[in-house]
Amino acid sequence: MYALVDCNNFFVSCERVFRPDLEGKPVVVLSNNDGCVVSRSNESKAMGIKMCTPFYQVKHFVDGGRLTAFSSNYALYGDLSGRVMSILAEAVPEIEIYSIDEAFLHLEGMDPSGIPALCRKLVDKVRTWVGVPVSIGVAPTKTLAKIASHFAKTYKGYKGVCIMDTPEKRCKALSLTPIDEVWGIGRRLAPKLMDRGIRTASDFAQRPREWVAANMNVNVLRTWEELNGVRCVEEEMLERRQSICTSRSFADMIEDPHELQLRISDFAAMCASKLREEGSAASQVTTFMYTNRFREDLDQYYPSATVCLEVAANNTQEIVSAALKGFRTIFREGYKYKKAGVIVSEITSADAIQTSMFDFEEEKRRKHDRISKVMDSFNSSGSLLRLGTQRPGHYADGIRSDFRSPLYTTDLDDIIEVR
DNA sequence: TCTGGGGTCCTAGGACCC
DNA sequence: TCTGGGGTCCTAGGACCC
Repeated sequence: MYALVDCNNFFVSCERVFRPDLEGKPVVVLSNNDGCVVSRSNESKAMGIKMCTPFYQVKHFVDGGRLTAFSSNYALYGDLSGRVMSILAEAVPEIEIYSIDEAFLHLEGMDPSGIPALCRKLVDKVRTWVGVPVSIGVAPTKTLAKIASHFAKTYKGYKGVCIMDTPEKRCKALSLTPIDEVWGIGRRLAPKLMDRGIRTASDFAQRPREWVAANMNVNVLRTWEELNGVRCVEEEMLERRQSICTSRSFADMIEDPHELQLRISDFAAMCASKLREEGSAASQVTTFMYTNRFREDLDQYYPSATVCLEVAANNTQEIVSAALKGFRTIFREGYKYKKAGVIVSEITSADAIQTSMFDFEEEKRRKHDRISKVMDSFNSSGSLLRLGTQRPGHYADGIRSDFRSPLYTTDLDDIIEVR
């Protein structure tokens, strides 16, 4: 059996840990740049606010005092997530952290009669120790555990824990689950299935396997297997991420190539620093830019360029220089850019870098590596060392975040201020 | 006026080869 | 008027997730 532990309305719940006065009130958390609603309390869901609603459409509620909005505060959410996960990890032999607010616990080998009590204990412990409410769904496959956790969250009677351990319980749950709520069935596939008369997870699970194999792709077939109790979604814990992306929308549109270069340098430097943090190096650097797709009155342009490095690298100079090289090949005058980003890929371990016979730059490369090491040591202790091509000022300048809460748990100044 | 960011995997189609 | 077959590799785009 698997247990899926899911934090309820996670970002909102994190904000409420330090703002208990907002318990029971409508709260939302916004995406970067205060763009969209990405987390909602039950009360704001009840007001009809949908996931990914552009903030300007609900801003009047905030202005009228009926809704509290927060800019996203990832330092806070990441820290609380770590605390939740460490409590879970202590309780079971194996845990698979699936996202910032979800984890699968592997329960094989445990006495089935002890599982309900264990889950209830975990719900209480996380709530008491961290302050975040969680729901737990237990089932034979991950897709079914997802459905069980949804029931645990939705129906008060479950008190946060739903165990789907018999075929009868499974059938009942599937017939109550709309097809578009199934894990793996998204907004494109759901209408396709509904056209074929499939309205619930149960309708889908009862179709013959041959029908699914002939009409759908392999991922949908896997979902079908999982709904029928056959484990297919295996552990996908990749040792190393295959790509790392840093991108942002801008508060205003940018036309000036020099200003864009500064942003792209920042994104590339951030990617390089993430690579070093996890001991990786990359040999491909992709730069991309977007114009504002919502402005139909403006010309649109979504270019990207990938630069391959002879030898995988993770120092700031080389990654930034490759990103800017890509930028120069795609930049065109006359467009207003709203977003840009850098992706590094073809990632390997930094201490197993494949060198090239034709690498005449080895000496320079070593020097750059040493410089990056020095930059890291400064930047971790608060100072900010950066390349001349990066922007002066704070990294988040030019990104809107009008409703940011303090860094309650990770920034000493904020902690002192709160106390 | 204002519309997120960071990932993974699959597939169709084009380029190229013999 | 007629214009092969089969294979691999790469890439862009589309689907999904949180």
